[in-house]
Amino acid sequence: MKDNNDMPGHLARRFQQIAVAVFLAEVGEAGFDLTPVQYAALATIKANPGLDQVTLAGLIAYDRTTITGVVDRLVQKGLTERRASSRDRRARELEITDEGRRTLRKITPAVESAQQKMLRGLSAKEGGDLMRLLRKAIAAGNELSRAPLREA
Amino acid sequence: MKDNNDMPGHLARRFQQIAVAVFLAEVGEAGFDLTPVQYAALATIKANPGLDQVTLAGLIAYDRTTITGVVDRLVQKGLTERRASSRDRRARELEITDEGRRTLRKITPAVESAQQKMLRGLSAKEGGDLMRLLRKAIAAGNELSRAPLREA
DNA sequence: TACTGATAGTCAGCATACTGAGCAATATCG
DNA sequence: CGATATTGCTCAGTATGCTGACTATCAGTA
Repeated sequence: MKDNNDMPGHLARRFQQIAVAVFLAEVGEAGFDLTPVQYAALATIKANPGLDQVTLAGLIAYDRTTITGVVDRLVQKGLTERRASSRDRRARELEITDEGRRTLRKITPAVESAQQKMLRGLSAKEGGDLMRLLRKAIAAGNELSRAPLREA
Repeated sequence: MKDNNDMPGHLARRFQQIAVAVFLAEVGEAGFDLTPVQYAALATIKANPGLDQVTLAGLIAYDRTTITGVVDRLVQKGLTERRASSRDRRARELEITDEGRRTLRKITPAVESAQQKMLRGLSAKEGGDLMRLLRKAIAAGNELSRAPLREA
């Protein structure tokens, strides 16, 4: 009988669970109310001004149906603007607002501290190894999920 | 500017996303409709007959509020029985049904094949290293989430 | 025994994630 | 040009997961 601890899928869920909890705790203590998904989306919008939702989804490997709600909430919080594209009337162009920029800047230390905390218990070398192995497994499995990573 | 690929939290989400997709695909091809969470719960109920929901939650590190719905669905599918405990009238004792046992037995090859597939792209040694590092990080962060692992 | 605290379970509400369907607009090709 | 396919987005439905609150019950103690 295989133990749960021998199942990469189970370990993946546990690690993700802890990662999200750490992120929310650090960011919450810093006085912000932003989820990991919202943070990644906001940072990507800032780095790629005017991008459309499908491109955003591809850059961070979200499902396109998930993006709708995430962007809804970023707009609701005043961190992002969503407007119709002039080139393609199906598409929505996304821009970060000044408020969004301010939030990103102030939240960054908490985010980085969270990334550290997730790896506590591992040496620097082990942390690097873990990330390298995850990247490799993810690259090999990229096309297996409905929301693969897509380059710009 | 830190890239997403340098964030363990982001890598955790991506790996988990792929792991779930692979699981559902393999299990679906085998003709079953069972999620990773439902599978883990069912296997744990089988291994610990008569356990209550809080114990089940602890053994697989779920939140107790999530367990309610998961067990609901296992009962709905006829794979599990939930009955009031005689010792403690607050608690529910969980038992696997014959149908549940049959399902577990028939689904096992698909589950194991899924675990393999998640690690494709990694050598056997790398896969072992990844699992070891994940276990270590998880052990160190166990108490950081609302649903830590609890021994029986 | 009565009070106090802890525990088992559920529920409402919110935020990911996915499937599948559908609409509107654009691209492509005969 | 017109039929067809594709693309961007949204929506309905379902399943995790979480927070916080609530009920019922149990356990320990004054």
